[in-house]
Formats: sequence, structure tokens, C-alpha cells
Amino acid sequence: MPYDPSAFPPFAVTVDLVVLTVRRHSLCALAVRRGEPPFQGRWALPGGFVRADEDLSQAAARELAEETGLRVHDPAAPAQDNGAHLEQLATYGDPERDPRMRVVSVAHLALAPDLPAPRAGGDASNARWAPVEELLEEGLGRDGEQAAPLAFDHGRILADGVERARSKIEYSSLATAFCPPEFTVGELRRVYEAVWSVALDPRNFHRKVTGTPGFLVPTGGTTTRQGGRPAQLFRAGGATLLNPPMLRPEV
Amino acid sequence: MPYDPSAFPPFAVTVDLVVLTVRRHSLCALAVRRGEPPFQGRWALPGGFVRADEDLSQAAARELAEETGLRVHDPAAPAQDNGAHLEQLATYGDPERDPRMRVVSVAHLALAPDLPAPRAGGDASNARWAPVEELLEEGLGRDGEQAAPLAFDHGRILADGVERARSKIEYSSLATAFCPPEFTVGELRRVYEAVWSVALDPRNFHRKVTGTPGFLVPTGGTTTRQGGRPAQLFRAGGATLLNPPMLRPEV
DNA sequence: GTGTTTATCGTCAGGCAGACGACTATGATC
DNA sequence: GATCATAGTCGTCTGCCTGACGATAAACAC
Repeated sequence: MPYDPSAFPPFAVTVDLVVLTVRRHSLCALAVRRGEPPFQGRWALPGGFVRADEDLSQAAARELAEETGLRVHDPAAPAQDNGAHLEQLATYGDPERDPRMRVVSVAHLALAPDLPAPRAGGDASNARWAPVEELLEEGLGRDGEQAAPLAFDHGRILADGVERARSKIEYSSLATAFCPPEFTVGELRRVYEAVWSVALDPRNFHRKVTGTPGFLVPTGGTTTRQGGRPAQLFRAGGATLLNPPMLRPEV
Repeated sequence: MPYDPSAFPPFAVTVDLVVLTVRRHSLCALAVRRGEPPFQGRWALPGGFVRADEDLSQAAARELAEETGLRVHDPAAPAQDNGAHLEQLATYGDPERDPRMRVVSVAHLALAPDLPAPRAGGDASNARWAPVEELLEEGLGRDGEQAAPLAFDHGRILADGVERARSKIEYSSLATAFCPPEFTVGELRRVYEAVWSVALDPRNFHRKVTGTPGFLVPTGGTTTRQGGRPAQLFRAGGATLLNPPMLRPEV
């Protein structure tokens, strides 16, 4: 296959972001309202064009910072935390996915702790955290505004991102990316419960996470911010893979 | 972010293929020799441009057929088998990855049973199955020709594909994609052993795979093609997820 | 104090995996 | 044809992990 410069069609390349967080016991995604056609007024995932001189991950990190102010957690400097986890999710390139032109979108998945408020270029009314079920629901929305379906193929992208997050917290320590730098076992458990939409036994969960070497390191402090007996505070340990994995209950 | 048509740079989009198979107890990948600069004469992964009217998966399937003659296994018609498994792997878009222009490559992973011989546009000397360690080795090649390093960032892509395959056969029935339509438990075990580069206990392996519902369905036939006592023949069952997973031994 | 909430420790039974013995059925070799 | 080598298949045993769940501890609200 010769590299004839006239032999390949030009594409636009974008990054779209599935930004997930846990708010009030429910898994939420960041959605922005489209201000222009197509799909004007509808909700979509944040994203934008990849610039001529930046890598895909750089573009994703830039878009994430523009939409949320989050910096990406630097694996080299885990001390200063509160950054988000960012990874590539998948690429979507159906010829019909954008009615205007041929656009290939490299979707990324970002996980962040609960944030004060979204900001989309300073315009708060055009960005929101919405429960993922609400953004993904097939049928009609409830009263007020209808969130679903998302613009373009963003519903599919969001579903893929949610599924990635749900499965990845099984065998990795990724759930800590939803937590503040210091957190309790109970807070971590509520993350799993929100992401999986299940109830977990607090005693077995405690045994599992504290018994997995390298998963959690105690900071020595305690907190009562959840009420009840004071709980130990932990930071995420160095381990990234959980072996054996956390088992997701049936259904 | 307005969609100003002059605001985005044009990209070339390609698909690159990590095609894996198991030959003579070792995990091999398909490599093609580059006939022109850059990296002329070096080995690379097969791939090509995405056409203006085709989806990414279509482009990958087309390239796979062109390079190997393999058709992609149709999930809707599992009866006629001998197709390959094909899935998207990841997308690589470093601005410097191709010295000629800005190319974003959507890599795909294909798994195939052992094949008669490669064909790259009919020219056999420009395509070969090479053990992945050979293609990935850091140092110098042995006598004869040096395979590594691959052209562009294909070494990284291949490493990612191999890692995906290694981890995915843990929790899915994907290892059967390396087998012919009918296979024995021992043949399936040798696939795991080749992909993981480990030795597995034949008795425990047999208990595991035959005890997992939906993984294997006996065809009733037997074979002695491996020597020794005749072994039952199986086909891949409908189950795609293995629960609990096959455990990969420590190193 | 009493009740409520959350955290944490313990106990027990069942399931599964690793280690490994035993037996079976074929082809190869003497 | 007896013997050997090779693979396949069935069992047993032990230890670890999980799910279910009782019990205790330490805070706050009244």
C-alpha cells in the first residue's frame, strides 16, 4: 500500500470525555449542553478537536482541565494527589456519526472525586453532573428536562465508559480515584456500591480491602465525618492490581 | 468550542493489526516487511488507511482479509467457524509517530488459529509469523536477520496487543479463538501455556475447563492427533465470560 | 442513659484451586 | 506381543477465600 498523499481521505480527530464521579451515592457523568446544531440544545459529552501538535492523551487532559479544572494525576508524583485518573477508552469512527463531516473520536475515561461544581467555560448552566442511568435511559425523561438520549453516539460511548469503570474496579485499585486523598473504608465501600448499584457487606468488605497488601495504607488519622464510630483514614497504596479481585455480586 | 471548519487540522487515519496465533507452542504475530521509506526493509504490523466510507472495524476486517485471507468470525452465525476474532485495541496518535505526516492509527487485535502460511498481497517473503519475543526483544537480534525493533511505534502496539490477549484469556473464552473449530482439552491447554509461557497442570486444567458451564461442548468425536490416549473433541460453547476466571500462575 | 449509626473483629461453612496419586487408552519400540 | 512412552481423565486432600452473620466499640442525638 503506497503512501500516495492523495490516496487517503482527511479526517477530523476529536477527543470525547466520559468523566465519572460519585455524588450522593450515585454514579454521575459530566454532560454539556450543545449550543449549536447539530443536536442543538441536547446534552453531550465534553470534548473537542485534537490540535496539530498534541498527543491524544494531551488533548484529553487539556479538555478535562478546560471543562472541570481537574489536573490529571501524575503517576510520577503521587504525593500531590487530587488529580483525576485518565485513560483511553475506545475510538469511534462510524462514517455517519457526525452528519457534517468524517470525524473520528478517541474517547477517554476520567474518574474524579466529588467536585464542587462543574464549569464549562465558566457557564455553569451548560454543564452538569447527571446520574448515568438518567443519561442512558431508553425511554422518555421524567418531568422537567429530558436528558437522554445524548447527542451523536455519545450514549454508546458513555455506556462503554461506565462498563469499563464497573469492571475495572473489580481487579484494580481504581475505585480510590473516586475518593479524596484520604478516605475511610466505608467511603470506599460506598463508591463500590454506587458504581455497581449493589449493597456490600461492610464486614466482609473491610476484611477484603484491609487484607489486600498494598491496597490501603493507614495515615494514622481518624474521622467521624460519616457519623458513628470514628473510622481510620487511609491513602491509596502503591498496588494497582487487586489479586484476588473484588467480586461483584450477581445482579 | 465552535465547529469552525478551518479550526481543526486534517489527520490521516489508519488501522494497524496485531494478528496473533499459536504455532509450535509459541505465540506468534504477523509481521510484514516494509518496501519503502521510512523504515524501509524493517518489519512492521500490517495495516492501511481507513477509507472514506467505511467504519473502523470494517477497515480492520478488510485489512485482515487482505493480509491473511481470514474472514472475521460472525457472532451471529457461530456455526460456520474458522473465522478470526477481531476487536479494537487502542489508538495511537503521537504527533511524531510517522515522520511524514500526522497519522492516527486505530490498532486492532486479531486472534486466529494456526494458519497454513501468510500471504501479503501474494508475496510470501514479505510476510511472516514471528514469535512475539523475537519481535519485541530489546537487544540485538540473533544470527541472520534482525526482526526487532519494529517500524514506527509498532513495538509498543504489539506489546499492548499481547498484553491484552494474555489478560483476556483469563476471564473469557477467547483462547478458543486460537483453536480450530474442534479441539481437545489438551490443545486448549497448550494455547494457554504458549500465550502465558507457563506450564499448567493437565489435571487441574481439565477439571477447570470441563467444569465451567457453557465453556466447552463435546462434539462426541475423539482424536489421537496429539498421540497418546484418544481425547474428546469439543467446540467452544456459548459462554464468553469465565466466572470464576482461569488463574494465571505467578510468573 | 438510651437509641442510632458506623466501624471493626470473629466465627463458621462452602467452594475453588494447587499438589499430586491412580488409572486408561493409544502408538512406538524391542 | 510385551514393554514403554505419551496423553487424557478421574479422585483425593488441604488450604485459602468468600458469603453469611453474631458481637463489640465508639461516636452523636435526644
